[in-house]
Amino acid sequence: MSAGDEGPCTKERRGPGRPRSVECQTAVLRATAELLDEGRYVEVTMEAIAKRAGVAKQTLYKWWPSRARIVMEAYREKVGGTIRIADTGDFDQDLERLMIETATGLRRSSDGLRGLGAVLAGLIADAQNDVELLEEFKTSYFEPRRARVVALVEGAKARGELPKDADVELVLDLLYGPIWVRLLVGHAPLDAKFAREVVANVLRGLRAGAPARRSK
Amino acid sequence: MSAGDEGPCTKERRGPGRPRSVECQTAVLRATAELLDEGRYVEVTMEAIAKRAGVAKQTLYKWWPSRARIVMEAYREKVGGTIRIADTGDFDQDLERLMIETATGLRRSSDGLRGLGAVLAGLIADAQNDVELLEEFKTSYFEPRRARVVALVEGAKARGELPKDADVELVLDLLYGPIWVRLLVGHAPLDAKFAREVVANVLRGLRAGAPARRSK
Amino acid sequence: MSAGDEGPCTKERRGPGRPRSVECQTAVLRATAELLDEGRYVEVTMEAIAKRAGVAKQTLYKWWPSRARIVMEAYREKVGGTIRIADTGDFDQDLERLMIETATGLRRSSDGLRGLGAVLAGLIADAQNDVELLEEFKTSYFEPRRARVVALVEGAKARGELPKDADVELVLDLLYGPIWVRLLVGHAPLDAKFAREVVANVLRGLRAGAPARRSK
Amino acid sequence: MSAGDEGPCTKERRGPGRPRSVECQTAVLRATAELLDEGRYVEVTMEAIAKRAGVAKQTLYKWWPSRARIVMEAYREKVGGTIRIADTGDFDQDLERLMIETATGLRRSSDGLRGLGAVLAGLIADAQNDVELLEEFKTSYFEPRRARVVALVEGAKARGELPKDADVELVLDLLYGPIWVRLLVGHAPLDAKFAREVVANVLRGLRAGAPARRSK
DNA sequence: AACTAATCGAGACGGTACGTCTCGTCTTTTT
DNA sequence: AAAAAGACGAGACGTACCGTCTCGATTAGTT
Repeated sequence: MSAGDEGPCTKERRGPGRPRSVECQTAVLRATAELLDEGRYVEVTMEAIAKRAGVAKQTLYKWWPSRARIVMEAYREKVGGTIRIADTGDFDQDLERLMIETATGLRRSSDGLRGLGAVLAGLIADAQNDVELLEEFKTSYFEPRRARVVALVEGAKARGELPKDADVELVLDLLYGPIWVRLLVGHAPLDAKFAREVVANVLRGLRAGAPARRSK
Repeated sequence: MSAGDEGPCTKERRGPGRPRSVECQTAVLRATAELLDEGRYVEVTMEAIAKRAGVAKQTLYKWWPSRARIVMEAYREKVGGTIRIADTGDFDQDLERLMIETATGLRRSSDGLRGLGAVLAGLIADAQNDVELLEEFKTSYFEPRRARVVALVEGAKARGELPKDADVELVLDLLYGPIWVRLLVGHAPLDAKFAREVVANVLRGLRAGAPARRSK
Repeated sequence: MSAGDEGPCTKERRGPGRPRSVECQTAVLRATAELLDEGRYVEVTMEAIAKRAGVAKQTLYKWWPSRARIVMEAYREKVGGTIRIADTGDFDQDLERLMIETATGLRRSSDGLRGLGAVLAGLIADAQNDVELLEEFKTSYFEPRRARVVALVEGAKARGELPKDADVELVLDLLYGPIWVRLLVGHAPLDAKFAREVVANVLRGLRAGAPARRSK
Repeated sequence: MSAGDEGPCTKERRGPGRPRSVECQTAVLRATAELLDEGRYVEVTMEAIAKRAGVAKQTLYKWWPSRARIVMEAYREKVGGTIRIADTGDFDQDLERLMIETATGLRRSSDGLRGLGAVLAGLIADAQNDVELLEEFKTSYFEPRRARVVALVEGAKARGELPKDADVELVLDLLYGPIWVRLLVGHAPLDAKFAREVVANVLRGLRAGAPARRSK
């Protein structure tokens, strides 16, 4: 992780120059989080973060490559451990719980602007116009989240709860895709019922025999 | 329209004043389309469109509320009829074909920047920071596309190819969601195979009996 | 006066076509006068005049070459006869009265924005960036006003109240110059006392013997 | 200030942050001067200055409140020391020389567009539509110039070359007014002869006894 | 009466400058 | 060396008027 100098004896015979301030980093992340809470994602500019954190813009650019990267870090700090994943052995239940928490956690507020959902939507939006950011997003947010589900799925496969040949990548997209669409468009509620139905449908689809074609 | 034919009335009773120039409109849309082809979505600025089209910026703002709105219109012109929907009576085949065309049509190019997919991604991105635009997007792009699938689904229901109680809204999200995720993140190919698998899984899920829970 | 056809017999052989509307003209001038009264000179735009008068911009450009020309005409209508010039035979008194009326008539209001003075200042300002307008200004406003003083001066010369060899052009500048400076800069009051002192000084200067040089 | 000398203090204690770039400032002023030389005052836009100087528009607005303010500064740099004022003890001669230089220095070129006169005229014009600018004009240009004449006049008073009770403000307007009128209207030449006559007339007026009234 | 020709309201249009915004970089002083 | 401070070039934003240009609807004269 970027800032944390662990130090040997904490003393560590430093060269000349002011050492990197940890307060600086936390101030930035706190300021970013505040701005995300208070206003819209688009208002969280580098300029605004710097001002709020009492930090020079240069310092931002020194430690973070982009606004979105700061947001991602601030976001992770805020919600990192929120969704506890439990592998109870009952895959269906575990998965359902996870997806319900994911969906409801991303639910947009009435004005469609605040909250984790808005932040994620903003990040996805930013990433569309910035290839490097998209990479960052994949690495830092997207894949870690999916990795947890992958573990669940592999466990389920091992226990025979899912067919051995299930394409995990496909499963993940089948599960997350519908949630993303509702997050990004907001045409229908992103609630527990929806999450349950998605999970149920996907699981039924995975378990139903290959001869899915009804007629003929 | 039959031969009503008294002339001015067929033109829907225009008020006084110079009428909107059609060349201007087409020039704008053509310029926008060109810019979208040549560069990245972010580079398609109002300024660039105006310059390319040989049009005053005011004219843009007069007829379109935002850059994204122009892009949407230019985009529609370009791909409006591309995906022909056929209701052959074989729902599975029709749906599969539609989703394959949708997916492959949105496929990102190697550099991840060009093409219809990039445009759609850019629009979705823009819409995240602009409530009105999101509304426009829903009305002008999102819902019309879905309406075609709704028709297919309702036909299938009528013919008994799908359960009568299937939630159409859910079905649509199950189908489009996975495609959107791959479009926006690009973590896995957006190809025909993927589309086929998504469709197959969703249909199996819809047709499998409610008692989907395998164990317990 | 421009439009007013007085004539049954003057007829003047007009061709076919709709004649120029008098209401239109008066509406424009009235609107302009209103705008001048209500706001600052700079706010009296072609657009604003057209809107207020309920007239098409084209019509403005058809009959007047520039905004300033309209203002001049509207201004003249408003104050044309305000300053009555009287040639009583007592040049000093006549001149003093004229200059007092001129000065006080141009006095700026407290906020320095309204009134005849502001209009004149605005016209002079406009004329600095428009050669043709400057010509118009000279012809339509500047010289007519001066012509009246010229008449007074010539009368005074004839009556021996002024030296025969006085340079009229110079006299006029000596008289009007100080007033213009105070009008345009507003560094000191443009009141009757000032006008009186200017007139007195100029007249003394004209009448004092050529050997003005006090010392060697 | 004596030799306090601890260094940074002599530089008037600047705070942190990048200091204002001197090259930037000089580039702006040089560019402005060039534009004034090459074209008409109206063509000297903020945009043009920025482009010519290779400077961002924002930088212009940061340091100068208006186009006219830049012009004034560029103008001062160009003509600051041009008119050397000499207090030789002979007031009449000093004044005459000063006013001749002033007048001829402002003389319009044949096309009525270039030169110091045009710049001054443009500034006066601008100031008519901008109260703050007028104030700036007074402070930065108008009053400093007049102050020099005030000094002359006061000297003359002390030496008995002018009546002790002469109203300096009035004298200044009597002297400068005629020049301004010719500058702004251009109805008659702004030459040495004119300046001489103005000075002669004003001085005669000031020295002639109060009973200027010839008749009665 | 039909045709012709001008006026006029309405408003679209290309153009240009405005003043503001945020970006990412650069240059100081301070710690 | 690392900060804070903030100047700077770049360039898009959305707005305001300009002066020109269609339109359709009058409103006369001329045929």
